[in-house]
Amino acid sequence: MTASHTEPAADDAIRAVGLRLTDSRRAVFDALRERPHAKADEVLDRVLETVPGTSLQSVYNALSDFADAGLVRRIEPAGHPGLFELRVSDNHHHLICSVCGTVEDVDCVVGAAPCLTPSDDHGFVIRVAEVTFWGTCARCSNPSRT
Amino acid sequence: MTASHTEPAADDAIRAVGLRLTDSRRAVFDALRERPHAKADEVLDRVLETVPGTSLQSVYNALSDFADAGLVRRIEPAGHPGLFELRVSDNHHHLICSVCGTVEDVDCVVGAAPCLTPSDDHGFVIRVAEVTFWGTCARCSNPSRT
DNA sequence: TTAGTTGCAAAGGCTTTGCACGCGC
DNA sequence: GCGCGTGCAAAGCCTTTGCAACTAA
Repeated sequence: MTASHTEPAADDAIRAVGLRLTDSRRAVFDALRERPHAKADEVLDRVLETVPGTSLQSVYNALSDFADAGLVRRIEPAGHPGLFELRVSDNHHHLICSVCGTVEDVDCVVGAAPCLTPSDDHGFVIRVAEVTFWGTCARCSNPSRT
Repeated sequence: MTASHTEPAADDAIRAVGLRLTDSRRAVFDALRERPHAKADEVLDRVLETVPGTSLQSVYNALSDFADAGLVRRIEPAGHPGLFELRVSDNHHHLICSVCGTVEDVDCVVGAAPCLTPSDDHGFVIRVAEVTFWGTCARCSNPSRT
């Protein structure tokens, strides 16, 4: 249907990292832009609205390629399926509900993020620091009304 | 093997959280004390040396009970099987090798750990903050000799 | 043309669940 | 004795892999 109103951002971003542009990839990228913290199958649902016939494996494929290319970040909440979000420049962290798996973005109170440097790197070459706050979201911690 | 030289710490810790004391549970606890950051099947290997016949499911069971009771902490390196470590009082974080999954403990450079408080809690009741440094360990990043 | 991608299908790894027996308390 | 914990087995979930056909460049 006359290409929704897909912005060129997706096209450019995908090409910029040396990946071929395909309908599924563009749809996956857009799905993530519209709904961050989406699970693979949720991404598929969105993609199917635009590109019928897309398979879950292709979505995983695209997400994996994007992740390798640094376009998306993969979040893996223990006990919950993996989530994906577009890699944004700002250094933000996550608030995850242990009950329902909901994820919210938060900024670190420490602007310069000094806590992103370990006291001892044990010889590791550090790439990223990830801060995750585990808790219970408002809905899960206070289900006052049934 | 005259009962290795199991200290009573395990017994007390397990009873303290209201769990029944069984050979497997004690063995699981000891295994974790001797080798932190162990995978479930590694824990089983250790447990089997002391308590033959123990099943992997029982290990998962014990680990799960311990985790619920707050005795152990579960680490879930994306792409690698879950690891377990005894919950220690000091607030330490982890350095994980993206290649081999090796985990090292590190302290946060910021003593008072200000980064353990999000700027906006989105209504969440926060229980723990987890800081993970992703990188490549010395062996994986510098395999000089083939 | 030519290699990168997709879809279909199936396997794979890790973890959880169900149920009857046994043991801690 | 009562109830929790165990072992055995099987299912479950999410994700990855293999291969032929297709299509972007």
